[in-house]
Amino acid sequence: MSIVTWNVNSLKVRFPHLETMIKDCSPDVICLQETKTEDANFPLADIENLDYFASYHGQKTYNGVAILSRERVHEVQFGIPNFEDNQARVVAATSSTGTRIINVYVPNGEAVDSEKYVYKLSWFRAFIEYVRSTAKTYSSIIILGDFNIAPRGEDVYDPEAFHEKLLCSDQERTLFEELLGLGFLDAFHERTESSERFTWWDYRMNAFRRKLGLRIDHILMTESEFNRCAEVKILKEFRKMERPSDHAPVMATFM
Amino acid sequence: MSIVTWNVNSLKVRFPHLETMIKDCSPDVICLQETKTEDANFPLADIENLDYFASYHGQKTYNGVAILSRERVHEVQFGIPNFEDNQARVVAATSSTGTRIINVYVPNGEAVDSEKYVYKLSWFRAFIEYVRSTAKTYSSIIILGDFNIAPRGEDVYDPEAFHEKLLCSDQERTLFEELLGLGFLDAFHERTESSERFTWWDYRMNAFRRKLGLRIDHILMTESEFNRCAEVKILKEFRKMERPSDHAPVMATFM
DNA sequence: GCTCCTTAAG
DNA sequence: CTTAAGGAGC
Repeated sequence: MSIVTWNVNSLKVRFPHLETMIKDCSPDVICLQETKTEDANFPLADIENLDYFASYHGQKTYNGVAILSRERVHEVQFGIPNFEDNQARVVAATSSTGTRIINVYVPNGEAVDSEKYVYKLSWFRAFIEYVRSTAKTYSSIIILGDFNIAPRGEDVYDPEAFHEKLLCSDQERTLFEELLGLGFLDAFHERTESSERFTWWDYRMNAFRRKLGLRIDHILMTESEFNRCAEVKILKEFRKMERPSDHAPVMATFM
Repeated sequence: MSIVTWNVNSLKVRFPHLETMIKDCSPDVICLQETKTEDANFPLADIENLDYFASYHGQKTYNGVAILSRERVHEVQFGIPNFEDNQARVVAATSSTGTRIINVYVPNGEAVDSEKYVYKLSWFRAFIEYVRSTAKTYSSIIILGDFNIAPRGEDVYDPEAFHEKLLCSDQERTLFEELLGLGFLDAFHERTESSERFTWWDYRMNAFRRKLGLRIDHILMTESEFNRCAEVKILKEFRKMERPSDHAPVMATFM
């Protein structure tokens, strides 16, 4: 059993990359962010041709999330319940084995102290409450996606330069810790020794070539899942391709 | 000796098509319209690599004309002298054999009775006066380009439907006749029997596949040149290519 | 940088 | 339908 999270930055543009990833890895579940596709234009037939079911929730230009799965999922839920939000950032579903999967695209926040940063914090607080209530119903949960938070200094190519900067501020990191405190493990961090930790490299300034990345895409899981989790890998080769997403996929494999 | 006119609808996008045309036809002179390239971005080195000199006059987004030539040309002139116009629509030059070449991109006119139609008519009147004065100095002249006028019913796929419509209105056709009256022959019309007369097919509604075209790109010449003109061909195959211009090149060959 | 949308022009 | 610009967002 394996599960992937990938911010594709346009599903339409990245469809060939997704096909390659599926041929190479054949994950059981794929959580996509930034599909940037209205539901009416979602490439459902193409996804089905690749032998996946799809639960998707999108809008044009911005955001958009989807869960692709080999097996049919159930209890599909879009957005954060009881939280007004016109942005398509969350889709949750229960796998055939009963694991609750929450696919999330946390707001970027633009810059510390911007209006969007305030929105990011309040959005993430609402998300934490949603997870807290989910944890009352499900014992086995995987939360994965683009969190737009680099949890620790080692998750940033230049921790000094990023001190209190967006993606790294104390407020963001404290909220991330609060989420983990609900009973989740940051699986890559706990399972992987590698110093190659980054999942995102800015398109600008040759950041990828220069190895200037951050780790902002995460797979969090309850202890039950973590005990079965054999490996978490960052599929960096997909950031090397022609016309890549700025994010690499992250894959967790279970026993 | 051969000369080509081609509205490329972006020189940048159509550069590979231009290369193919040059390999296939190797014209001595190529007159381009709608290069849509500022002079600073004109691909001069690439043109020189193809063994052409270039006289160009462009702007971003719209218009832009260029004369490419195997031999150096002289007396290069941009625009209509003494006519204020911020649109790059005319370049003229004298060939090594003394023929005056006028490359023109006539305003489209949007729709009969629009403001742009009024501009088109006054622009074309100024152009006629310019040609009249040129004819006093040069005995051998070729005017070629996108005239945005279909001179006769047979130049339109549905003459009835286009009655008094843009590109076919009496006012436009009368001005075209007035230009010919200065001593020019519409070489394709005079030299070619073929019923395949069209040079432009709208990108929309599969116009090319459905053979819904117009003849709006012309090569006009003084009698001296016409007597040497062996053939005028519409290079329709370039409209069949991948990512084509909406116009086909038109080529005149001289003895 | 890269993606998207909108607008403008044809 | 195709092109290009301009602006937002990341």
